[in-house]
Amino acid sequence: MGITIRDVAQAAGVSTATVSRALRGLPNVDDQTRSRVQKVAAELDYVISPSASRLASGRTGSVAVITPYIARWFFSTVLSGVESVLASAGIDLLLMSVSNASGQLRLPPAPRLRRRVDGALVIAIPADDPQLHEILELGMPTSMIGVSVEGVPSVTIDDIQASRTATQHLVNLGHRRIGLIGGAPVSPPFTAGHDRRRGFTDVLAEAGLPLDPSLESHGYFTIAGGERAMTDLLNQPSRPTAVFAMSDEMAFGAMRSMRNHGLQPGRDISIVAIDGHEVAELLDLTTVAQPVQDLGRIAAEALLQQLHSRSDRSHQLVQRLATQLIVRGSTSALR
Amino acid sequence: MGITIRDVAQAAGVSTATVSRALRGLPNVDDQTRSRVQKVAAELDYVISPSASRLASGRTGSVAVITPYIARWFFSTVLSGVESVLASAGIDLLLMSVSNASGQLRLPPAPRLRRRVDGALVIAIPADDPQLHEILELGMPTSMIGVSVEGVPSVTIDDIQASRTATQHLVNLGHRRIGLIGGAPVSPPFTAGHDRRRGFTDVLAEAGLPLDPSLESHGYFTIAGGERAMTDLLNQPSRPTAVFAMSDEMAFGAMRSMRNHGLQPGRDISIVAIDGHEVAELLDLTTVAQPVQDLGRIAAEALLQQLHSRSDRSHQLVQRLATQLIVRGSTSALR
DNA sequence: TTGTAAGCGTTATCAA
DNA sequence: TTGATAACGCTTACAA
Repeated sequence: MGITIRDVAQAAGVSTATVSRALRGLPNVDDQTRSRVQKVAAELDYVISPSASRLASGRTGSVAVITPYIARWFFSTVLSGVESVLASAGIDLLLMSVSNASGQLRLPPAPRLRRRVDGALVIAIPADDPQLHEILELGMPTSMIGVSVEGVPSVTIDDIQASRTATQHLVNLGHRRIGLIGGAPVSPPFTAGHDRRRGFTDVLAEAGLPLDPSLESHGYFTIAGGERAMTDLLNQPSRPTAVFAMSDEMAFGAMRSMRNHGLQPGRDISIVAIDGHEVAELLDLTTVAQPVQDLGRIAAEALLQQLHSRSDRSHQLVQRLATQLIVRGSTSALR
Repeated sequence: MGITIRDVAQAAGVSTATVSRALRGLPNVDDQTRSRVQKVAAELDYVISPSASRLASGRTGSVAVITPYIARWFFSTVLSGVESVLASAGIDLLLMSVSNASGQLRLPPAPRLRRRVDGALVIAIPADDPQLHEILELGMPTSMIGVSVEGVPSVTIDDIQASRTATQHLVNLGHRRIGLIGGAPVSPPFTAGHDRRRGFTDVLAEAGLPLDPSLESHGYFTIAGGERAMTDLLNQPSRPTAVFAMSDEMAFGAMRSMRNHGLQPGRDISIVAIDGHEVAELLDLTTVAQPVQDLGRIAAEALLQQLHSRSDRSHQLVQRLATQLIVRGSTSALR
């Protein structure tokens, strides 16, 4: 039912080997021959069989993108960056999400990668997650986004620095009781949650401010979580005058909590976050913007390089992209 | 370097045919034999070669998801629903985005599907888009989300009804000058943009209200576009007292435009939209919520059925999912 | 520059 | 229930 390379070879009066070479643009093919083959292939509406090609060559021409979430802003934005690069390179993108808290149980990703893809692109899986290490142990070309692991190429922002910038902004405005809305109570090293807390505590220490445990709360990087976390902070005997939220989405929730308590963000309580979500502009939220699409694009390019250069991945670097503080109405000087 | 089915067969003392049958759970395999094969395969850490399997069987075990956007809320949310179903079924998900206005040129999706996937899942590509028809002409199992084409299974909401609900809500509140923020100036039939406009004009007609062209504006389903569209409406000599935006994101932009003009949504101008975006709750936006994840899930299930039943897709139906009006502070009775 | 032919690792048919 | 074996459609030495 399908046209095969043999049909093309026959119609063009050459061998299948020549068809293969001609169609793949390999050198050592006569120009005349090549164009004749191309013409015949087009006429017959020939499409190469990827399965056969993969089996024969050992390359799959596809990579897996492994992510904990698909629908969240950061992840879908990274994904769109990744996709644009892979599509231009003609590489198939296999999307796999790893089981998360709310998800049903699901096969771990590593076994699904073997023999199926040429490389993997991992988005923000915590550095101590066993699933991540199963993936890395496969030894295939890999590049990571939003986390770093020794010896594996990755693209991130400088989370400590971003968080320092955000926190310093509040300190500069005169705030001395500054709340923190983080992810989970304990974050593994080299994750955003860990580093952003580090930047926060460092700046506090440098400013001579105490670290008050009652001003630390956890929003699990969701809007609803951010709202609960802010409510916790507002229920403290002594409220903060400013809050640093580790993500815009948590800040959105926090701002709603403020309004529900009759407080106006930026006037009654200042709030700053990290992300640069489009909605942050709508809500007039001060934030440290990160180039999320670029994270995806650059990580994908790093992966393509590994794929082509067949080089050991340890040559590659950790790339850190710049962030930028965008001051809006949600932060103001302490009155 | 890789363990093959032959190694397993040898180690288990059976033929490759038996290994294949045993591992795939086919009937007519002795229980003892099957478990011995499974044990040996596990010990050898055997992983089947998908390429070989595909070549021999003719099935790829993967489907393509084709979408115009990845990072936008509706699309990423649909995608997450699709992914959850496909992953549970053990089907590989190939993500392809089609070139859009802003994107660079890119191969049309149809040629990339042939021989590569068993089916396609198309998200909200306009019914008159030639790329869509190239895909459909492939004749492979296909299911669509957010658009309908005669004879192709699809999952949508009733866009006319959703839009009627939204518009009627404004009419019921006493509004008589109602603005419309739509997508593009002209939308193909059977698309959300077309049907939502239809519901809007129908309700206006039923209410005996005139259709004022100066109250119709276009936001192209983006936040920024919605802002511009609202600004256009506000620059009209006679402003609307209420606005229906075809998507939450356009409404977000519209609300910002209102604020920039010193107007408060829900007090000075009412606004209602369609979607049920999480941020709509934050912004207190009245909206007709649609079950976006379910759209993806159900469409994926419909595709799986076609895949398994090898049935001609024309048996399948158009499935319409229910929507729900969620009244919030952005709409109020005309004073 | 081109052709020959041996794989690549499964599946599926047919016999046994 | 199991085994032999011929596909499946391409790639890639190796020869010519």
